[in-house]
Amino acid sequence: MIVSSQRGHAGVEETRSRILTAARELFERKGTRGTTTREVAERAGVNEATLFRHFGSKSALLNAMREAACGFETFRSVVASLSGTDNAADLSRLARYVVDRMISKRAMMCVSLAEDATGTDDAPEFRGPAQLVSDLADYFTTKVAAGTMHGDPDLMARCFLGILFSSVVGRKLWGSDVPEQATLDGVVNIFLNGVR
Amino acid sequence: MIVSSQRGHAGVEETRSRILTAARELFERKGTRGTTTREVAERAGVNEATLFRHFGSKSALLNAMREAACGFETFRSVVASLSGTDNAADLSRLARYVVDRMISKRAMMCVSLAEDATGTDDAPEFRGPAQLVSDLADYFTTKVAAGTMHGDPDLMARCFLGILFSSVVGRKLWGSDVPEQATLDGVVNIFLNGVR
DNA sequence: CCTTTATGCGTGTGGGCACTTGCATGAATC
DNA sequence: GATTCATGCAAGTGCCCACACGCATAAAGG
Repeated sequence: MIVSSQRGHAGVEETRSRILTAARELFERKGTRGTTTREVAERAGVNEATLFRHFGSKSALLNAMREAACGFETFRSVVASLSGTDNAADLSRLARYVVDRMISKRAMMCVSLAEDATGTDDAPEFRGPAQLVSDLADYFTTKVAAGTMHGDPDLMARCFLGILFSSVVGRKLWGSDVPEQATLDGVVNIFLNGVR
Repeated sequence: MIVSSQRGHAGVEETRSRILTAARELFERKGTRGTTTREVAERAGVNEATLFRHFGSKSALLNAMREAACGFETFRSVVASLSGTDNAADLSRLARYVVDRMISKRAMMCVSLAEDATGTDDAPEFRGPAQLVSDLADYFTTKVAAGTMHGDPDLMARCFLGILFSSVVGRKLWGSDVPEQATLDGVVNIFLNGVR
């Protein structure tokens, strides 16, 4: 039974993940500096000492959490699954996917943004979005090559994602809600006309 | 001499504004929770006690600072100064104006975003951007009525600003630089085709 | 049964930070 | 010259927080 190689209590890994989840939920709501290790432990249903036994320090916990909660890994597979013939439908699907993923990472992105601006100690880069841009630009490149779209793929990718990004991240700022499919389709429509 | 009604030292108002400036610079870089009143006072070249005598509390200082540093008030006048005949040139000017203003408020917007996400105590709304959307939507409404553009003005405004917003705010996130005029013109081009 | 291991629990501790207080000073006003 | 007022300065208070330590406990394996 090398399987988990754990002795003592059953869920070592589960405890760890409960802490990570609690940390994410709290950091999202209150920011990194606004969240105490005590709170995280309490929310995870775990003793504060256990938290430190697992992660050593608050900032190590932060890094572990970010690592566990980031990434748009499946984006490429979504692109691969597109019809390729109906651009409007394809972009609509992409938009939906991106928006949904962004919503689930909204708070974390905001906090990341702010901490990027603050230039503080230990904020590792958050590569997800940049990867998104580059993958989407690749997609547009094929479309431009095929002649169904026109323009600079990179600029197109940034425009497309930018609209979605701002509609998700700037919710409170703009006073807009989480975008419904009809809104997304409107965006896709404007964008498609723009690059056709 | 009721003019300033101040006794004692000369620059009461100047001290106040020095504190506000220092506060803004530091809060932008390190966030509200990451900045200490001691630092603010030091940077302002003022004793910490003086800071509290002026503002009473850190959060009151925060509010005063936000009040002093926000607003896109002149946007309407920029809109009013447009030619009205050359949509591309007009949108290009608007884009430049908005981007420049956003860059100068970038850090504060990021911090605001994060603290909005955090749902903390005393973050008063940051009305600037919402006002922008509504003003721009008004502009588009006239264009739609004139028949030179088509679509939902509100959605159009959000798309247009969203692209600019994300290109400014998501600089590090997307890996893009501050947009040059050529880039802005590319955006305007896509957008204009999209709504024409 | 004995050891190992993960956890709970309580009790610090050292440091930082918001905020206070009392006093001295020096400029402007009268 | 006396008063007023904004500020400097120094010391302090109370709180909170990251993090440590020691001990009890209970589950799992040999």
